[in-house]
Amino acid sequence: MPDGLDLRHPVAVPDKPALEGLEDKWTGRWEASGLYRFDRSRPRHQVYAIDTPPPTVSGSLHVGHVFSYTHTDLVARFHRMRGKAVFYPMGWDDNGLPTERRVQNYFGVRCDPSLPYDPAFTPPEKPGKHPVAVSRPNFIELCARLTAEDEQAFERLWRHLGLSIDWSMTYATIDRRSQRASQRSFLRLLGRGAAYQVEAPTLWDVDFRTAVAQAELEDREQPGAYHCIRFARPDGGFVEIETTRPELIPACVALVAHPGDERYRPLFGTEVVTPLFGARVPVHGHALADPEKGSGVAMICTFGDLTDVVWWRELSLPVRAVIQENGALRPIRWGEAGWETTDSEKAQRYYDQLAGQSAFKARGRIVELLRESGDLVGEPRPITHAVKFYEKGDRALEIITSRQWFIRTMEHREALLARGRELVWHPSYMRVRFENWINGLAGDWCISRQRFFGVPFPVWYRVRGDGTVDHDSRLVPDESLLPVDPSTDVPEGYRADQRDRPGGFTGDPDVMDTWATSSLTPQIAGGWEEDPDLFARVFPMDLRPQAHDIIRTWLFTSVLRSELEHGSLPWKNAAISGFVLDPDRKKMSKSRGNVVTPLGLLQEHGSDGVRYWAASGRPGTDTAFDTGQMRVGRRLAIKLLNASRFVLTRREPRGPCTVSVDRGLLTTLARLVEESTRDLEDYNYTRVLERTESFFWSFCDDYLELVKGRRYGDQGPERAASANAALLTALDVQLRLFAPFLPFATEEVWSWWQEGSVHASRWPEAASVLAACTPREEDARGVAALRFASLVLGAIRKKKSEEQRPLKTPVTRAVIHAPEQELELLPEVEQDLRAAGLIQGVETRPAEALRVDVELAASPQGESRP
RNA sequence: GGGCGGUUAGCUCAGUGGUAGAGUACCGGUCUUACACACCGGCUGUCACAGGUUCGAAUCCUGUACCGCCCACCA
Repeated sequence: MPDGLDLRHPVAVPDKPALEGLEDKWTGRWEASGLYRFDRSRPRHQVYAIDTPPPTVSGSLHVGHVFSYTHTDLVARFHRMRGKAVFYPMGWDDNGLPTERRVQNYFGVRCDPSLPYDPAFTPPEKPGKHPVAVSRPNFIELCARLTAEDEQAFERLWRHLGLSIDWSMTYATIDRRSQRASQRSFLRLLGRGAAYQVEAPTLWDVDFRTAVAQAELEDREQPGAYHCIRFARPDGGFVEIETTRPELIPACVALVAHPGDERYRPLFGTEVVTPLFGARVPVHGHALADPEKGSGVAMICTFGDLTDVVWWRELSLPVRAVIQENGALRPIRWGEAGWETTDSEKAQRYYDQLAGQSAFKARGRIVELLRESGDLVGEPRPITHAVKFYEKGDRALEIITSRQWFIRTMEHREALLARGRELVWHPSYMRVRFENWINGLAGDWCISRQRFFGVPFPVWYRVRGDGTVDHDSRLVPDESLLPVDPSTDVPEGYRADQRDRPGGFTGDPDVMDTWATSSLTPQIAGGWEEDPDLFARVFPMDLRPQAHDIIRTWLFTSVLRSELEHGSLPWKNAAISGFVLDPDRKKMSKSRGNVVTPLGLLQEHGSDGVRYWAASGRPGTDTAFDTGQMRVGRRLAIKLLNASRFVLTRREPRGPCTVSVDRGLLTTLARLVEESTRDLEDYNYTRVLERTESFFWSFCDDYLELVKGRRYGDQGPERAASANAALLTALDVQLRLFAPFLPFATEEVWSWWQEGSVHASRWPEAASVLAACTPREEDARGVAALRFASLVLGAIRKKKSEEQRPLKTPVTRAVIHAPEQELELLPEVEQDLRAAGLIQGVETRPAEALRVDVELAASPQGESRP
């Protein structure tokens, strides 16, 4: 406390303090003063670095964002007050499919990577009927233009919410810095053989026409049907299989049953013939076949599901692919190599009725054909079953053989599990999800996407003399040239006119999965390889905050990339936030149409009020959307303004805390400070707010009432000085404890009184709280005295309330029944009690438990109550 | 099918072996010189269910039900 300052500079405490306008007032001043700027002169051990989740820009922020980003800010503010230089950047995730879709619709364009860049291009005023084809660089420009507007709106919201972000360090996942990091990491993985390209069966979305990764799958319950189909055996008999995808019969390459299944064992090594198409396929045994499922024998197609891929690979089967990239059955010449049949004319006649149709339509048609030919046994039996979908897609995934880039993952599973144990999870049980995911991985991570708005692969291929692409003959740029776009940039040693020409080169047409870039956010934000000084000060970071739904994507891939690139974790802690649930206990999301506009909430309840609600959500716990809690938070903030006004309007005389209840108050507060520090170190911000709030209300309701008269001098200047010192110390400490939660109200109060910002002040310590006391130590007797006085005062209030009398009604006689050791405390508090309760006479009686008999003065004249 | 979390007052949630709590809602009262955007008081419970351990269980153990979520090779 700046002693003496107050007399020369009268306190600027407003008569009617209010929350309105505090957000605008303080966000502006904070920005102007550079309060939240990262101090990059500080060594690593004095830095607290946060790997902020970059929100997807091509949408709008919702209350779930406000919720979880507040949690991170609480932690950031705490560590800043603990003296750390907090590295707290913001990123924008503008890379990827959501942005692409939005730009296509907004401008009426479509990306054609084969077109050259047109510097003069301007999009149509309004999207036309037919999309305009633009080059990839032009398309990316449009993406950047649209996302820039959104990013400004997001930034305004985050500032209004009071996030203590250093806005000078903002990045976007499509900006040049991110592209460089992403391409550099890719080239290094490629150089070490940790990234590879292969033509293989891949999960494929037929609408987006791109490969997708395992992490982007979700199961959806879909109606389907079991079809019992017979395959002809060489001995004239039949084998019956059950399938939900009869349209894949032309893609059938084998049947499979469990090796121990006596029913089918005689068939192993023999061939059967597919219905309609007459293809000879072998019957194999494989442990994955489940005798309990269907008829116990399954049809292996290339490819119906992931199990087919396993069987196909392990049994070394050929490929008969029928599904095309767009999901339709492709044309096939039966009888040609790979499509051998016992009757090519018949096979062709049947197949021609399916070719070109979607899988769904072909299924309907082939059922008719099978029924006619007598190969359908019985009728299809409708079922509901889980089918794999791309999480952003509308049609079931197919598995299509295509050339894709992968990052080796499977061989690192044990190392990643070990990293997961090294990471400190908040809450700890979230680690199980990480382990579940790793244990369930089916293959390496496919990172290439057949899309446009993303980071391109920095790779070209030589084109052979015959015009075919030699994918094994790769050309890669020097790292110093990154980022490159192989669709417009030319590899070293070639001219632009050799593009796509025999003897020339061609660019890799794909872009990286958005997670292939997002998984590098610690490296991007930390200036990996571009600002080694900064990187050394912030990496590995301290905290990754994120939601639990993206443990398998963002968290997992980040750990993987850091393991591959640095051989370390990217951060020490992972704080996993829950979801916001609507009153029906469902996750709040845009698609459910129940999302509330965040800015409206902030304006109605105040940012401090909304933050109060958010802080009630513990790490990992889903939290109900509750405007009632926001109102409570708003009320707390207002109360803080008013109580502070009361404390600050009378600050002299001031001296050491010698009075018992004053020392008791500060002792309790010192204990609260210790607990709060421990809890916040452990990311348990919710408990800190609860306890601080609880302390604050009893400070207002009991302590302030008790000492009101004394601090005005009723008991002489020395006892007033003790009260004032306790009040000012308690206010000072409570403001600091509340500062992370209620940054606006606490800063406002601080400005009435102190120099600088409360957010730049030091987090309190127990010793400094007790420093106002004489002697400077805990006072257990004072704690008991304060508690005793509060209980007596409460009993008197209760009597007045029960009698429906004004609180200013005098108490003619109060008889306090209590155990001896409590009655001994009375002299310490009697004068305060008499003043606060308007008590005229006090008597004591020994008793087992505390009870107060209260006699009230007769009603004043003129007052009459029913 | 495997796993994780949850089930406490009408609602939102604290409470990890010792007399069931807070806020909110509801009811009633009070203009009390910081605050009526306030204050004071009151009411509210088979701690999901069933067993077990213990002097004692909301709390520990076993099982069950329901809710939410994660994962899975779902023919």
